[in-house]
Amino acid sequence: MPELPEVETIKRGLCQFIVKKKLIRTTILCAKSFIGEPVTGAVKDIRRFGKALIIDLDNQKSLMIHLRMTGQLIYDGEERYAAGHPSENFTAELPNKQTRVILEFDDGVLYFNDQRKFGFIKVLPTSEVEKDAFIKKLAPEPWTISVDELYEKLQRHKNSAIKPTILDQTIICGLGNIYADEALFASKIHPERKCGTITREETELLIENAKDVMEKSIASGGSTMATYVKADGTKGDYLDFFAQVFHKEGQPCPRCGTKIIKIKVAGRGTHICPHCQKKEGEK
DNA sequence: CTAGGATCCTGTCAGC
DNA sequence: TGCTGACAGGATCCTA
Repeated sequence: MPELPEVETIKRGLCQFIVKKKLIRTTILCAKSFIGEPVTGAVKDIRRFGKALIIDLDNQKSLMIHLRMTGQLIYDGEERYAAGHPSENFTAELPNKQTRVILEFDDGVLYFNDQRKFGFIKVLPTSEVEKDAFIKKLAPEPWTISVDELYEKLQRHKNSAIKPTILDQTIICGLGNIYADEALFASKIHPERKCGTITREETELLIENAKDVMEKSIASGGSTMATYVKADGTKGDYLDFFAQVFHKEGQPCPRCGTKIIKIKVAGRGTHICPHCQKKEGEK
């Protein structure tokens, strides 16, 4: 369930394979997954806005791709390049039951797989990309947001818990469930803390740690998710390479040794060290 | 305006 | 074995 680092990884990979290649045919296996009329044309550029990927063609049209929870892009050319929601589809025969859209290039095939059908590919004029409702309201990413901007937004949402607030892409862009947990752990902030109690210093720390965890993931993704998947398909949890708390419940906190626990915050599974991350009122 | 919950959809897993 | 409910790396829509 791709967050910013996964989409960045996909972008970097696809840049190597499909830039300058011509999209010649689109096959839609699930109507819900493709919005607009199929187009053809050579790939001019690939861009990323938060978790959205944009493929610009040379004819003023663009494909906007959002993987949401379970989307994957798998390029099958001379070799296979896969990224997105990790699953056996990376090595499976394609197309398969979860394949929603097939984009054929003159040099290979790009499969859009999506178990839950939340993701989509949308055709729009290149000039309209930045006017798209979703793109337009995205907040700056951790690398560009100012402490002032985030701090003010947190104060505006002073009665909301911090975790769901930083998952809101209009507050700060790029974090998803994994990196929210990781950034909060690194910052020693309990996910249920009210935004109004977050200090300016903590806001700054949170931004720094958000950058840090995502940079580490991009580096790790580059060597795991982004690798060419071989026919024999080795499987592994790439979170092991960088995650401190996510999916680590029951394991010792790397900082203090207390067991990591899993709780639910605003409906999402949330992983914390109960010793390092205290709520207001706790010692 | 904010805050919280339901919802889209398919698949898997734990517990009876 | 078969059923049932909970849950899932996202975002939107609806209600109060």
